[in-house]
Amino acid sequence: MSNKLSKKQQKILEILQQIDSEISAQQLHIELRQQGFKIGLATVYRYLKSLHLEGLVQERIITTGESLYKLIIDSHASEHYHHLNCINCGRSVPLEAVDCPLKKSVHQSSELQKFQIYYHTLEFFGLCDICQPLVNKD
Amino acid sequence: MSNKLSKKQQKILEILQQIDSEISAQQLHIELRQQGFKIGLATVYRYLKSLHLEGLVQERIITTGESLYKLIIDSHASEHYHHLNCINCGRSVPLEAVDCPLKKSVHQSSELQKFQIYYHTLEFFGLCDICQPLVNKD
DNA sequence: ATAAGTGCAAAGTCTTTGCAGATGT
DNA sequence: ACATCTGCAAAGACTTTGCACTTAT
Repeated sequence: MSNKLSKKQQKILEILQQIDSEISAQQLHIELRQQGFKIGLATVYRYLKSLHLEGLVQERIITTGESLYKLIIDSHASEHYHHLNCINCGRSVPLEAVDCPLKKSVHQSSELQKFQIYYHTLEFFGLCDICQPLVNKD
Repeated sequence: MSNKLSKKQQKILEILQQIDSEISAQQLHIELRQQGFKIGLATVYRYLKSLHLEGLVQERIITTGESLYKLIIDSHASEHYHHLNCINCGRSVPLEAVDCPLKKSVHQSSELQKFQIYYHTLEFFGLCDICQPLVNKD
């Protein structure tokens, strides 16, 4: 990949910035099309993957098996969300009121492991209020 | 699902206990076969899914798109692992020396959201020491 | 010219599902 | 008998890849 971005790559980045939240590759593709941009799905996947490898985009795989992508603004200190995920219906609600509970010790430890950390995810799994009566009934 | 377990369900649980670590449905299926158990892959998937819905098994989807399942021994206090995941090669190493950094506030908040929490995952993504020179080279 | 980017369709993976047969109470 | 469980193969969903074509330097 070169330093200069192609027009399609620029447009992908642009939309990622615009929405500033998680989006699936397929949804991003639809978005691009709707804005009159002719682009192939494979291209979207390919560029998202390379952005991910560069540490510019984070990926979160949800219960359905879909990957959601999001621009990483500031790799360490910036605001980011964790989620409550319903394992029954897949509903995923961000934990807006909660500070990230990560301690410094964790990142220190990661350095020991010689990993170059781009981002992290913290996800909670269980049943949402709607699914609880449906699943717990027996 | 009834209260009584079928022999195949018992066997699946047995192996999950034996290994006491994450395993994919496919690997579990192989394991069952190797122990001379004739069982279909679909059955493995089906039972893992129902265990998951009951909150007895946790699921973690890894970079390859595969799901790993693990018996939940004690939903709140028990030891559990978080991981460093290489987004290039998929290598996933447990953070053994790190305490779970979750604060009480997180679980309190989750109650507000009326979620019934079964388990959580905390995952770090980046490049492992082997992949760093490969990816960062340009 | 040369290297990188792209589209399309085919292939690949993992997982789910329909349905008929087997199992168990 | 009746409800549940199971196997198999087909279907589904998302993602990746091969290859030829286009674009940009």
